[in-house]
Amino acid sequence: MKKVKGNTVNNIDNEKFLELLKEGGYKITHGRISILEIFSKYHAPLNVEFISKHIKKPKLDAATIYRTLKSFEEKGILKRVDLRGDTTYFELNDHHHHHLICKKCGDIEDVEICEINKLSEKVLKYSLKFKTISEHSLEFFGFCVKCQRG
Amino acid sequence: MKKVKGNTVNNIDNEKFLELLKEGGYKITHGRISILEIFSKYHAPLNVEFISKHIKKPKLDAATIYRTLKSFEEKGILKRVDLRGDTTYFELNDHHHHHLICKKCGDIEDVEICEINKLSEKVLKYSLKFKTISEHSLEFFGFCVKCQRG
DNA sequence: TCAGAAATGCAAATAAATTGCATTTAGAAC
DNA sequence: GTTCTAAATGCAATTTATTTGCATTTCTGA
Repeated sequence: MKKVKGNTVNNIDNEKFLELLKEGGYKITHGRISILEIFSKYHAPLNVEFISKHIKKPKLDAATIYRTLKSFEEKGILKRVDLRGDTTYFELNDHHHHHLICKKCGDIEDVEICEINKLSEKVLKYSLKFKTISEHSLEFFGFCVKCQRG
Repeated sequence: MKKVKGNTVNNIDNEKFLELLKEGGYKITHGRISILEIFSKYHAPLNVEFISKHIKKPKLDAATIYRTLKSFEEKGILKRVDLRGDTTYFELNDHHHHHLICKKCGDIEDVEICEINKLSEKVLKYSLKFKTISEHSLEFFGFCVKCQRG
């Protein structure tokens, strides 16, 4: 089990990645593994720039990262996160959660509480034009303790 | 009171616009009035392209529209909406509501139900790093009746 | 009516994301 | 292990959204 700055990426993770890729009908490539490792390591919404900077050894071309992220999203491996910013963020689609985003420094905290499912039903019940609701995005914006002071 | 495709833009609206602009310290210009009229008429999240297409008479340059939208957002006249798309959408910031978005045709229905405030408090209570929550975005994605059939 | 500040148009610059194509590579078949 | 082919990648060029600089025009208050 090798240590990587704050988090651990171990064989279990690696096996999980391989399984994900095989299920998706993907070829196992260095780039895809690297990208999954980075998402696993930082476990946060990431954009192409960040991923590009944090891939070591054989760097990946940005075009490849864009293609990979889009494809992973279609396969449900990643989830697009609607933060407010100029670039698109993705995160691992492993468990449902939301975010608290600092409007000053951009720091993000995961929010595990979600009571939207019942609300979802209610919304659908009162809707005039919709038949199904399959997803929702919910993000909270405010100030973290540090920025509230400053 | 002049009729405009489906909706009505009347003197009351116009007075409201003038007031908004004056409060904001804006000069009253054709462009700003036109933009507000369009938001009032369609009462939906709009992007620059849509606004540009729907301004008649003296067209507005896209750069001006971008500048105006950004400024209106800062003054709280408009609100940015985080849909999923390549462009940024804004809508009138007149009352708090959410959206139901069709993943196929992009149709949008307003959702007036919002029970997030109490959830917001709970989220803040359990948060480790945040001091305040000032806003939230909540969007529902699914299929409208038409697209569910097709 | 006039001056100054603000607003606008136009063109150029940025920046994110996509695409075409030639080359490389994973992985199945032998 | 070798070979073959579709898939994956890198690179360059392109597209599209948004921003910016600057010269010109237009509000608005004196």
